[in-house]
Amino acid sequence: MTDPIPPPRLDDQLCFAVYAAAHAFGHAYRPHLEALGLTYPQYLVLLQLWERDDRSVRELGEGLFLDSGTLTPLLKRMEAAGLLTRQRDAQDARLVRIRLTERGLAMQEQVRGLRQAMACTLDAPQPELDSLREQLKRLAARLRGAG
Amino acid sequence: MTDPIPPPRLDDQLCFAVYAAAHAFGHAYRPHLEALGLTYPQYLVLLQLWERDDRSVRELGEGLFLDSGTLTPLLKRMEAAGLLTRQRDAQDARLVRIRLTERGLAMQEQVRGLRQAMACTLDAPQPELDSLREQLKRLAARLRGAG
DNA sequence: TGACAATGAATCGTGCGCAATTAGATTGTG
DNA sequence: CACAATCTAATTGCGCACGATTCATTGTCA
Repeated sequence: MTDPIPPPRLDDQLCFAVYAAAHAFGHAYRPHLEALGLTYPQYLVLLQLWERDDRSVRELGEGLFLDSGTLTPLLKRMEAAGLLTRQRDAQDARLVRIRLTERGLAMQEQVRGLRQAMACTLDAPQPELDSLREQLKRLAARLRGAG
Repeated sequence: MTDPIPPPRLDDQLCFAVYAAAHAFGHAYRPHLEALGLTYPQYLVLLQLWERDDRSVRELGEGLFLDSGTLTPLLKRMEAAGLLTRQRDAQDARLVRIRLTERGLAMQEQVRGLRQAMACTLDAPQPELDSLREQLKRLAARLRGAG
């Protein structure tokens, strides 16, 4: 009767382009992070803590869109690696406060090479990268808003 | 001596914007896919097979950037769900050919609601979405090229 | 033809991601 | 003060990801 309904093409899907780009980033970061003994989500945790230290598990999770089911074991591994400490809050014993150690702070210097390598790999004018980042933020906000 | 080196801000990182957008997509897709008994990577496998059926595990993996370590158990679950068949190639017994079942083909109709819901959620002019998709493709290509 | 390299899938171990549940602490209310 | 509602982490179970290894099969070349 009506149209034969062409199959949705994988390469036409915006969601797949985002998926593939995330994958490509992970692949590009991996060797650098591996040399530092970090995984990508662990790197994101450090980025947050460098910006503001001494956060609860929940605060960290809000920024990264992760819950305690993911963060608790991840943070325990980072604690075992000597990057941070996990300590119950004295005032409110429901909270576990995450704080950087010296080693965790020092890691900020270690990732400068990584950041430089990525900037080199991207090799695009900054305004272009800024524009793309803002487009992605708006896209994510729209997706979340309707969720 | 020199500059105090401001900490890299999470929100300024393009990689995090991509990560967050991928997360937002997954979150938006989840309820629709769950109603169909699918996960997101399983949906990607279907998208590939609808476009061209009868592929080897390796061919599928090339399109989705996944290896047999990920695909083998995933495809076994999809086989158990009656969506596809896994069969050794008669000519070359190293290959396992993946073929859609009737149910797997029919699923193409089932996801029309999902696709419509997403188009509605995105709620942006098509040229804008096309542009963003092409930018992401170029970004991913650049990241892969230097890997 | 008989080594031997190359290929493709499966397997294993580790680390996310997430929903659902549990346990414990805190807060609000009568 | 009692007690229910709320809040926070931790735990559990399942499904990806991915590197590394193993195994069977195929291709190649002396």
